[in-house]
Amino acid sequence: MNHWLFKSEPDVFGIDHLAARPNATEHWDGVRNYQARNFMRQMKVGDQAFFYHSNCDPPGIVGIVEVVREAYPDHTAQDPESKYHDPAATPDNPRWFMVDVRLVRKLPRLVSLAELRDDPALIELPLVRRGTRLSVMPVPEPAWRHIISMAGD
DNA sequence: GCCAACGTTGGC
DNA sequence: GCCAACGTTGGC
Repeated sequence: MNHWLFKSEPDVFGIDHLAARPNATEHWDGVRNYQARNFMRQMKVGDQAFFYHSNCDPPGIVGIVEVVREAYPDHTAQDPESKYHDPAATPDNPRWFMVDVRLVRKLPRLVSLAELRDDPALIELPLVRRGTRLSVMPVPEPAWRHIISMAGD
């Protein structure tokens, strides 16, 4: 089982929005980056991921979600009304994909980006590498366990 | 609000 | 296929 991290802006869709969804489940639409898309296509039901709040103060990891449906076409790409519309996406070639995630739990506390950056045990975490703007990324196994313990979970 | 870093687009 | 221009991300 692999571990991952999803970024989201709490003003747009934060962990409390997910918690409020039926069954605390929602599809992860709007990913429009090929590398991030490819990571989503590798996800399996049961994989767990961190929920990360970006573009806020302080940015950081706030919870754990679980993949409950594997990659399928992101319908918003084919919707001209959607802000995620991509004219190149068609039923035959959907181009963009999404997964469904369910909230497992919020962490006892936010683990801030600053803490993650300061921890030498996490140099392998893509999130803290210079210039990484991926909204979906893998989390190495040791980093996963380390961050959970940092959170006191 | 600034701006560094990065991805994408499109002319050639 | 190169690369300049542009748009976006997201920390600070």
